[in-house]
Amino acid sequence: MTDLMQTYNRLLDHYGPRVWWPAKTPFEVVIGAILTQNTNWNNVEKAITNLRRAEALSADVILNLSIEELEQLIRPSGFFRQKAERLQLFCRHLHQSHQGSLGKLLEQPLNRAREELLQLKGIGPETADSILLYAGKRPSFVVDAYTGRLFSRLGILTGTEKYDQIRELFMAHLDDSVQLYNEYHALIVIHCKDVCRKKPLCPDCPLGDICAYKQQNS
DNA sequence: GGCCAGGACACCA
DNA sequence: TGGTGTCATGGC
Repeated sequence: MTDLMQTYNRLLDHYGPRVWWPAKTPFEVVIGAILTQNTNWNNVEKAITNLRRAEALSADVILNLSIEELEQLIRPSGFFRQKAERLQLFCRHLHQSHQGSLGKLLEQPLNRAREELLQLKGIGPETADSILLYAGKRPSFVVDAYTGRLFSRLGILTGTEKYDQIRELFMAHLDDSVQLYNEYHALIVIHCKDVCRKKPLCPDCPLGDICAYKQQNS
């Protein structure tokens, strides 16, 4: 499966290294990972700005807010009622099981930390892997809608694979490297978000010659 | 005014 | 196990 590294190298050459995740602290990564579920990042930024102004970017403060106060702060990110509940559930778990320490949760053996995250309501596989990789600097590859879309176009996926199948494919064929996983996911997002949907298609698309979408539409 | 965005979950057959 | 409805805001 050298195709995966070939694709990575092309994206890296074209876009250059990205600095990810767009957050100032590991805890902010968690907040962003939950708020960005099926939501445009611009809306997430508005919500995080509100939390920052309210000095509510910590587990203790989020737990001490009323659910209504938290809902209003994160309202721009959409789905604000369920996301407010999810944020408080995560913070409560952190408090009860790890003395409020995100580091203690994330420094456990990878599979154990991942399973613990997945047991929390509102933390699915993509959110868990984003937290592990970008907040915990643990080698857990993040799969998202862009990953499935892009690699289906490249013929590497069929489009019917489940989340864990895709994650395991990448992890089986790539070096076990936090830096590589970090960069690869970031490059997939920047490629799909800013370039791959442009019409007319970007003439210097780094994957142009191997992308089925480009070939069908050119 | 419709479509979409860096998902997850409940419910049903 | 797979398909479908729900959750909600803001930019284009």
